[in-house]
Amino acid sequence: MADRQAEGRGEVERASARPATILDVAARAGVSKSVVSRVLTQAPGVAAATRERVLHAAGELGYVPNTMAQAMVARRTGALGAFVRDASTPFYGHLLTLMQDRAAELGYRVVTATGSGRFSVADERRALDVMTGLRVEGLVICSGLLPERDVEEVAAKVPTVVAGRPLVSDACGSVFCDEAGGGRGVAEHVHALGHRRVAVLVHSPDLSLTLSPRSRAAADHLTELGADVVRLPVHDFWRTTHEDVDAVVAAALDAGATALVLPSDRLALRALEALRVRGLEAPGDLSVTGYDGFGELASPFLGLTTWRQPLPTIARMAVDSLVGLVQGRVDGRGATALAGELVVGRTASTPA
Amino acid sequence: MADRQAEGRGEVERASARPATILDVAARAGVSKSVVSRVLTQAPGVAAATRERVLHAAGELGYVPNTMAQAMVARRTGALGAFVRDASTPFYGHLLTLMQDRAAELGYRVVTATGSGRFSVADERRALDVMTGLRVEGLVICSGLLPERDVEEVAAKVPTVVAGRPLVSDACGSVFCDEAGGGRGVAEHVHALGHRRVAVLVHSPDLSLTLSPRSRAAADHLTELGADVVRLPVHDFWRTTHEDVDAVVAAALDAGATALVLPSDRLALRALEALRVRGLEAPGDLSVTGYDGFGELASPFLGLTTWRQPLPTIARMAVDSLVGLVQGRVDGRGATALAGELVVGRTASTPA
DNA sequence: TTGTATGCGTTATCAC
DNA sequence: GTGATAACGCATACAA
Repeated sequence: MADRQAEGRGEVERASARPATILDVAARAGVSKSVVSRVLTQAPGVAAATRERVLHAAGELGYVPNTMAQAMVARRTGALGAFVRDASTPFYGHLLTLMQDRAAELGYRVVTATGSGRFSVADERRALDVMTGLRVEGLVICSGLLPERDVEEVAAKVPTVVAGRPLVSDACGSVFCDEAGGGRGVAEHVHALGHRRVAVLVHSPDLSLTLSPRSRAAADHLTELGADVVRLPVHDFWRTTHEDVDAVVAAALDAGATALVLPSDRLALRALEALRVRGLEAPGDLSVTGYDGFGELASPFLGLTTWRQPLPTIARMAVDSLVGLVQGRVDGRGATALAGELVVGRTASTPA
Repeated sequence: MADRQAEGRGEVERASARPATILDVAARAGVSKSVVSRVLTQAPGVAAATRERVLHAAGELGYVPNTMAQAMVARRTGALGAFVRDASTPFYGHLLTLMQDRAAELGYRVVTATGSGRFSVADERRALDVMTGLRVEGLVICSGLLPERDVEEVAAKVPTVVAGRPLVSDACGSVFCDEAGGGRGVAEHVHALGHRRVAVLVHSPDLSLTLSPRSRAAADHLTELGADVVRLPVHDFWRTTHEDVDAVVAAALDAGATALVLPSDRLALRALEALRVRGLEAPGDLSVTGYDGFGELASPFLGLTTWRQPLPTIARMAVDSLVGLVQGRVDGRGATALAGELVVGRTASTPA
């Protein structure tokens, strides 16, 4: 039904009709394409009457310039690339939105790519090729998985800033949180509350470049402060299940810990759930701390004691320093470590 | 510092160096650009030895084809556009990721645009122009704000599917949840629990095309079932603050309601918080229900009684029917209403 | 098997 | 003021 018979002017045309080009507009306005181009680029030297005709014709045709053709001749795309590991992860989702806003303020579009949610490094490399194929002028990489070697390789091709992951390299800039500082901050708070036997969920470095240092720092600092530390390892970061967390909680309780330190709010929420299922609660039976401090889990209803990462600042600094790099105004390839802040909630208190 | 003096082969070259073109590869391999093109497009008719040389040269130069140039000659971009109102909203964030995955499976890239987080319809129109300028082959619109007129206008230019918002038009396809059905489902559950005096937060239609019908349906159906319904209006959807929700909770309690029905999990969480601040709790003092049922707020720890939207199905169907439209295989312009399901949690129970 | 020529839609540099 | 014309980087029909 609805065959291609709509050629009338006023009707709704088929979406399949090829988009109007500058030539169509020119023909309709009875001028050459040069004039159309001048009108649309606000260039001077066009008679007012002609301009009106061109504008009118463009409007009627619903003409929108082909961005790619523009980019080809302009030799610039006005686009920044954002490569995020998984946009559905709240951390990356928020980061993405914030970066997009800032980039728009600076006159850049943002095109994003993801490793398609899978775990393969090869996938991530291909995603990077997509970005360079699009000729983005700069690239923000938000992935804790991609090997440093690959980052430097792509950084050789296009100005690159790594966000949310500790990386010190003179090939690119980086903006990230002081993970060790955050871990110590949490440790200090827990110790100050009076806990002397503390369980800490510790990630191994090969699982996560962020969770690992923060959890290690927390454990180390608690030890320095003189507390007994029970280090609970985790096997697979991306698939840490409720059962895994449940086992961690059980281990913490078995070990007689009065507090459990977790490297993310998401894990903390699961720990709270595990406690609840056991008929226990935080902080009465076990003090619980998280890490992140943004989004839904930062709700005062949950009252999670956590460490807040300065997400807006990360996003802004990443984009700003990338744009600086792109425009060659600044060297912008240093590493910037940002401090977070303690959020005192109700899930951690003095030990019973 | 670090002036442009790095011309050495093995060194890390300046990122500012212009990306290699097919001509560079051709020159380095000692062939014409046609041969390079054939090798890279897997076209037959190239001597094995030549192919090797070309591949080697391309590898050395780190050559990545310019996607835009390819698109220009191919007259297709292989890209779908996703226009989302606010990617930091969990609903849209999840939707985006799911759509991206499905599109990748079907061989399409997804380029996203947002209304820059602001409220202006003009901004949204400009964002749509960005998409059409990029010559996306199809467009998924996820915005409850954009007027139907604008949707149909863009749908005349490019195949369009509206996702997550009720819209019946023969200009485009649409996939959305049966909002009224969901509202009735919640109402039925609350009534079945025994509540006979229920407060319902009701949005006016001009604030949200989704929250409004679901909240109205809930209120209407409760009335039909014979319950006393206290309709609490809300003034500004996007800025509904904790204070607003607090006032709603207060009003519900004042009116002697035993249950409070809210049109989103986010609002429900705020209601729970408002209760907690008052030293009250759900469901003891007031039963509370939400709506959405995905992401962090679906955690069993919160135990929210809610209505789950089939987000993955929405995403999949939206992309599938859009691709069908793009490829002209199906008409794909019908409206598809998806059913959700009740999630029985612990925040709603029989009245005290 | 390989090289040459043309065109995709646009901007910019020329002449007129 | 306006109109040809040359790029931009690539794929492809066609000639060698």
